[in-house]
Amino acid sequence: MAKRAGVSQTTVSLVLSGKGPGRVSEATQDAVRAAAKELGYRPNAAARALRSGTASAVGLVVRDVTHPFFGRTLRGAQRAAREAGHVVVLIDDNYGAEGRDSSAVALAEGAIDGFLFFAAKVPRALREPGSRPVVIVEYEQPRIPFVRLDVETGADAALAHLQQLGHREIGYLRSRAGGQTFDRRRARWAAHLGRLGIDPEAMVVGEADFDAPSAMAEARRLLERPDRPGAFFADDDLLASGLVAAARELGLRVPQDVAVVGFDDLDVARLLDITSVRFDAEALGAAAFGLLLARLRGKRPRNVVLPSELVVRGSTAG
Amino acid sequence: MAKRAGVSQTTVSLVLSGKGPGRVSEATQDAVRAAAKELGYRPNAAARALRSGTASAVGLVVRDVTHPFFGRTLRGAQRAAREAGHVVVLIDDNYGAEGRDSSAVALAEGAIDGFLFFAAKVPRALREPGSRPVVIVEYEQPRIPFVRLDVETGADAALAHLQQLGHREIGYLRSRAGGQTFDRRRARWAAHLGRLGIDPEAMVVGEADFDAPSAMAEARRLLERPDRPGAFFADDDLLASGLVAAARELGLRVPQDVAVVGFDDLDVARLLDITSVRFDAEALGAAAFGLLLARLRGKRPRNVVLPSELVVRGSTAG
DNA sequence: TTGTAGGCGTTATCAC
DNA sequence: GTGATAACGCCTACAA
Repeated sequence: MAKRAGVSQTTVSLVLSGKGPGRVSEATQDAVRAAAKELGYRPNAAARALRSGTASAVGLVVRDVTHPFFGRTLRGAQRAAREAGHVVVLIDDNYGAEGRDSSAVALAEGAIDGFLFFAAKVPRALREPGSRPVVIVEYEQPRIPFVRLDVETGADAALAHLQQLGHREIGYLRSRAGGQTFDRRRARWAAHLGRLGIDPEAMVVGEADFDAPSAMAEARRLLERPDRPGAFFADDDLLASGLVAAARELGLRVPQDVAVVGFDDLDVARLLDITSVRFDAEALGAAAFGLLLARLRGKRPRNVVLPSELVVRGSTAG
Repeated sequence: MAKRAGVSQTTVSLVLSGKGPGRVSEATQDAVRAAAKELGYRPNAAARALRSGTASAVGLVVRDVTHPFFGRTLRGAQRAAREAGHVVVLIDDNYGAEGRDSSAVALAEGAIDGFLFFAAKVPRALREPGSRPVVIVEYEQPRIPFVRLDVETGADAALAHLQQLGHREIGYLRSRAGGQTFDRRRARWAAHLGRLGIDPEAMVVGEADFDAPSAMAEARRLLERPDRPGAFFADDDLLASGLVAAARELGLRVPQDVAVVGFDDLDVARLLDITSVRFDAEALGAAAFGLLLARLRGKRPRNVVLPSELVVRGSTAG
C-alpha cells in the first residue's frame, strides 16, 4: 500500500480521488502524490467500481465498426468521454441478430455505467426500469433519449438541388442494412417524387452493402437498365461512389449522363468529387456521450438533432 | 441476492461461472439459472474483477480510430475478444504526444487485463516488469510480443511490378504520421531505387495526412512539378487516391501519364481502380488478441507476421 | 452436493 | 486535518 510511504490510508483515497482540497493539508497531499508516483501506485479501478457503484466506463454498441462515418462518431464520443474521465468499451454486433441481451452487455454488468447504441435497437433487458441508462444515436425508441442527424432537411436540400438542375426522375441506391435513418431518407425521396406526380414504386431502385464491391455491382446493374434516370440518390457516399465508379467504367459521363448525390461527406466523396449531405460525425458522438453523462448524473437531458449541410460538387454541377 | 430464489450462494457462483458440472446437481443448476433469469440477475463484473484479479477486458490503444484500415483491424480484435469472453476498451490517442502514461491507461488499472497497442509506442509505465502484458500491432519494441504485416515483401512486389512496366523513377507520397511500418516501406523504396542507381534523395517526395483534402493538395503539388516521374508509390490507399484524383483533375491519364500503387486495399482503391498491396486487417486484429490472450494465460507466444498480396488494378496496368 | 467465512482495494461514515 | 472501521459483491478454501 502506498500509505506506507506517507502516513495514512483514508487520506490516500481522499487525495487521489480529488477530494483533498478543503479536507487534507497541502503538505500531506503533496506527500501522498509523491509517494504514489514513486511506487508507481494506481488506484484499482475494479475496487473503486465495486465500492462506488460507478465504473467511469460507457459501452458503445455498434452494428458496423468498419464504416467510415462510425469511425468519426467514435472519435467524438471517445474524446468527450476521456475529457470527462470515462472510458469507452466497444461492442460490435456486426449487424448481428441479437434480439436478446448481447453477451457483451451481460458481461459488463457493474463495469459499465451506461450504454450508447449507435443505429441499433436497444434490447429489452436494457429498457426495463432500474437498468442502466441508455442513449441512442441515429435511432429513436419511445422513452429513450437520443441524438440524431437532421437527415430530412439534408435529403430535401439534395432533392431540391437535383430538381433545380432539371432532374425529375431520380433513382435510388439504398443501403441493404436497414435503419430509421435510411427509412427517413427514403420517405423524403418518395415524397419528393410524389409531389412531381411520379410513382416511387416505378422508379429504378437498388440495394447494396456498405462496401465497394457490392456497391459497384449493384450500381452497374442499375446504370445498365434502359429506363435509367438521369439522377441518383444514394443512402450514403460509399454507395454513391459505387455509382460514380460504375458510371465511369460504363463510359457514362458524370454529371451529364448521370448525376449523383450521397450522404455523410466521407473522404471518398471528395476523392470522387461527389455532391453530398454533410453531417458532423464527431459532434454526433460527442453529443451522445454528453447526453449519457447527463443521464448518469440524474438529469433528464433534451434530445439533440444536429443540422446538415449540402456540399455541392462535380457529380451534380459539373 | 439471487440466492434467495433458490437456496444458496456459493452454488450461485459455481453455476453462473460455469464451474457447476461435477460439483452441483443438475436440478440445482437449473433452479439457479431459472431464478437468475427471472430476477434479471447478472454477476457484478467489478466485484468479480476485484476478487479474481482479472477483468476479462483488454485495452486497445490506437493513434487514429478513423482510418479505414483500423476499423477492420478493430473488428478482428473485437470478434476474437468476444469469442473468448473478453471485452475491448478503446483508447484513441489521436496521434497525441503522450510520452508518459496516457490517462486512460492509468484509469484502467485493475479493470483491464492487458493492452493491445496499434502502431503506437508503449509507454514506459507498461514496460516495467510486473505491469500488465502488452502486445504491439504493426510496431516492434524489444521484449514485447508483436503482430505485424509483411510490408517488405508487399513493397518489393509493388516496386518490381512498376519496374516490369518500365518505370525507373518512382515518386513517393508519404504519410505525415510516422511509424515503423512506413519506415519499412520507405526503406524498400529507397533500396529499390538504389539498385537502379537512382538517388532517392533526389526523387519527388511529398508528405500528407490521412485525409482526402490533405492527400489531394499534396498530390497536386507533386504532380505539377516539372520533374514528375511516371510512377508513384504511396504509403497507403488514401494517399494513393489523392494522387489519382489529383491526376484526373489535372488532366493526366492514369496509368499512361502517372502510375500509382498504394497499400491496404481499402474500399477507395477499388472505387478508384488502384493497384494496392493487400493485407488481411481482420486477421491482424484477431492475431493480436490471440497473442495477448496467450500472454494472459502465462504463455510466451511467438510473434506473428502476416503475408501480403499485390492486387493489380488499372492505376498501373490499364 | 451444499453452506460458511474471509478478504480482494476502495470509499463513506464517524470518531478523534 | 486525519485515522479506524465497515461494507460493496464476488470467489475460494474448507467444513459439513
